[in-house]
Amino acid sequence: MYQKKEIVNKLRSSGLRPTKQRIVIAKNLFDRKKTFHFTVETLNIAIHRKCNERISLATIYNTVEAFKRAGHIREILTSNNKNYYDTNIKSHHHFYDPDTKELTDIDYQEVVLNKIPNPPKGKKIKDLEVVISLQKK
Amino acid sequence: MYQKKEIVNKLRSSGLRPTKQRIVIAKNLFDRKKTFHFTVETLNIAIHRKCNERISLATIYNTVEAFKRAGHIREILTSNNKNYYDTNIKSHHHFYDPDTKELTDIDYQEVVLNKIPNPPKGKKIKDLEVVISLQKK
DNA sequence: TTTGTAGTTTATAATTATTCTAAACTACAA
DNA sequence: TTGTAGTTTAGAATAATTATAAACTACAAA
Ligand SMILES: [Mn+2]
Ligand SMILES: [Mn+2]
Ligand SMILES: [Zn+2]
Ligand SMILES: [Zn+2]
Repeated sequence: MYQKKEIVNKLRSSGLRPTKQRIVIAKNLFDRKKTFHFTVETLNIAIHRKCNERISLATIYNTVEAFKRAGHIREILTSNNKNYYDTNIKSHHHFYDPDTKELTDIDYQEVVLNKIPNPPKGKKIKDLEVVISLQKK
Repeated sequence: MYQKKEIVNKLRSSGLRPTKQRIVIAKNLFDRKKTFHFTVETLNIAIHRKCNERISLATIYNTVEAFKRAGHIREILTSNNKNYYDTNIKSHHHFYDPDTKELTDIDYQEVVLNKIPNPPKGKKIKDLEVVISLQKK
C-alpha cells in the first residue's frame, strides 16, 4: 500500500530527512489497514516484532514528536499519564472500552449534534470530540 | 456553605476517617462556587495559600486517590501526563481552551445528540462525553 | 566525487510525576 | 484508658519523558 517512495515524500514534504529509522517508524505507523492508537511503548514493541533493525528509544521519542509537530499524527487525551497518539489525523470520535483499554474510531459524520452551547465571548469552536465509553451488556 | 459537620459526614459515609488533613483537603475541593479541575500540584498550591497547615504531598496523593475511589471526585482525560481531576462527578461535558489550558463545565443537557453509532456487539454505552476545543475568534 | 555542515541518532543522565515503604502518629471502639 | 487498625509522613523507588553531548549521516555545494 504505502511505497517507500511515498513515505520518503511524506517525510521530505514536512522538512524531515528520510533516515533509515524514520522510514521504518513511518512504515509501522502508516502502512496499516486500521487507525493505530499507540504509545511510544506499543510502537516500540511493534517495531521490534516486524524488523530486526534496532532503533533507540530516544529516536522513537524524537520521531514521534517530529511526526506530531508535522501533523502526521495527533495526540490523544488519556488518563494513563502516558503520551498516547492517533494515526488518524482527521476530526473524528472514539469508542473507549475500559476493559481492553482500547479506542476505536468513529467517523465524524456518524455523530450528529442537535444542540451545543455557545462558546465563551471572544472564542470560537475549533474542534468537537466525542468519547463514548462502553461496558459489558 | 459546606459546614465542617457536612464534610465529616461525607468522609464517614465513605469509610474515611475525618482526619485534620482530609478535612482541609475536602474543604478546599468542595467548598467552592464553581467546579474545580485540578492536579495534585494545583491542589497543593491552593492548600498552601489558604491555610498554614502543612500537609505532606504523599497525603495529598493518598487523599485524592481515596476521594476518587469513594466517588467524590472523578479523573479527567488529559494530554499532560499528569493526573487531572474534576470535583463535578455528574455526567457532563467540557469546553477546553488550549491557550489557558483550562476546562469549563458544560451541563449534560446543553448538548443534544441526534445520531450516535451503535456500540460494538456485546457492549452497551456507559457514558458519553463531549470536549469542545476553543480558539480565538 | 569529495567535503563541509546541519540534521539526526544514540547512550546515558536528568527531570518529573507518581507510587512504595516503613516508622511514627491518631481516631476511635471496646 | 488502651489496643489496634487506619493514617500521615519523609524519603526511596519506579516509570515516562526530556535533555545532553558525542558520533554519525544525508545532502548541498564545490
Ligand atoms: Mn491517572
Ligand atoms: Mn503529552
Ligand atoms: Zn482515533
Ligand atoms: Zn468538569
